[in-house]
Amino acid sequence: MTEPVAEAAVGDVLAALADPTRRRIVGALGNAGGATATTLAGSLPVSRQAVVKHLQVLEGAGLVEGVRRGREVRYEVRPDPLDVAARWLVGLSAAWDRSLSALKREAEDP
Amino acid sequence: MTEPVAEAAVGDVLAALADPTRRRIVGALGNAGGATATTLAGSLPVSRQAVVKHLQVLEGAGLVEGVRRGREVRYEVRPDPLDVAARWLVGLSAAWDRSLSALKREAEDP
DNA sequence: GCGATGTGCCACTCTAAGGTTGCAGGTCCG
DNA sequence: CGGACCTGCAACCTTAGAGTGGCACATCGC
Repeated sequence: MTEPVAEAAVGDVLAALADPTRRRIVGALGNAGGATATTLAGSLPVSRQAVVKHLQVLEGAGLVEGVRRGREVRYEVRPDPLDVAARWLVGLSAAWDRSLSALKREAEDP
Repeated sequence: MTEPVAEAAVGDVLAALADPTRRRIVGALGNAGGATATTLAGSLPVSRQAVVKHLQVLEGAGLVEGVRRGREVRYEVRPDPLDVAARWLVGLSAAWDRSLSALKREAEDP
C-alpha cells in the first residue's frame, strides 16, 4: 500500500484554493510574477488587510512566499505544493476509475 | 489565450474536497464502490445527518450521485469533475512555471 | 397488518472564516 | 529632520457551515 503524498498538506492547498478571492490572488500573482499586498488590493474588491490575511493562508499552504525588500514585502508564487495536490487528485481519480470498473465487471460477470 | 475549464465548477470541487470529513467520505465511497449515508455514518465520527449534508455538498459539486433503491439511497462516485479540477491545477502550475522561468531569464539576461 | 429500519426535513447551536476599521511602527526621500 | 508611504497587529462584526436532535413519512420482512 503506497502512501503517495501527505494528506494534510493536500488539504491545506485545497482549502487555500477553495476561496475565490484567493484564486484571484494567486492568478494575479502568477502572471505578474510577484506583487505586494497593497498593489494586489488595488485590483481586488477587498481591503489591503483582507489581502494580507489571504496571503498568510496561502503562505501557510506553501503556495506563496513573502520576501521583504526594504519597506515593502513582495510575494512570489511557489508551484511545488500545487503539483503535490494535483498528483493527489489524479491518484484519487485513478482509484475511483479502478473501483468503478471493478464494480462493472462484477455486475456483468457474476 | 485558451480558457480551459469552468472556473466556478473547479471552485466547487475544491471547496467540497477542502473538508477533511468529506475527503474521508469520498475515500470510503471510493474503495467501497458505493454506500448509504447510514452505513457511512457508522464508520465516521459524525451523525447520519451530518453525512447527509456532506453528501449533498459533494453531489452539488458533481463528485457523487445518489441512486434510490427501495427504501435506501446508495451513493456512488463520479470521477469526471475530479479530472477537470486536476487539469485546472496542472494548468495553473504550468502557468506559474512559465512565469517563474521568464522572470529568471529576465534577471539573468537583461 | 405491524413492527423495524431507513430516509427527509426542520429548528437550533456554535465555531471559524472573511471582512472591516483604526492605530502603532519601520523605511524611504526631499 | 520631517513628512509620506507601507507594513503589522488588534479588536470587532457578520455570516456561512459543520454538527446535533427530534419527528414525520416511506418501505421491507414477518
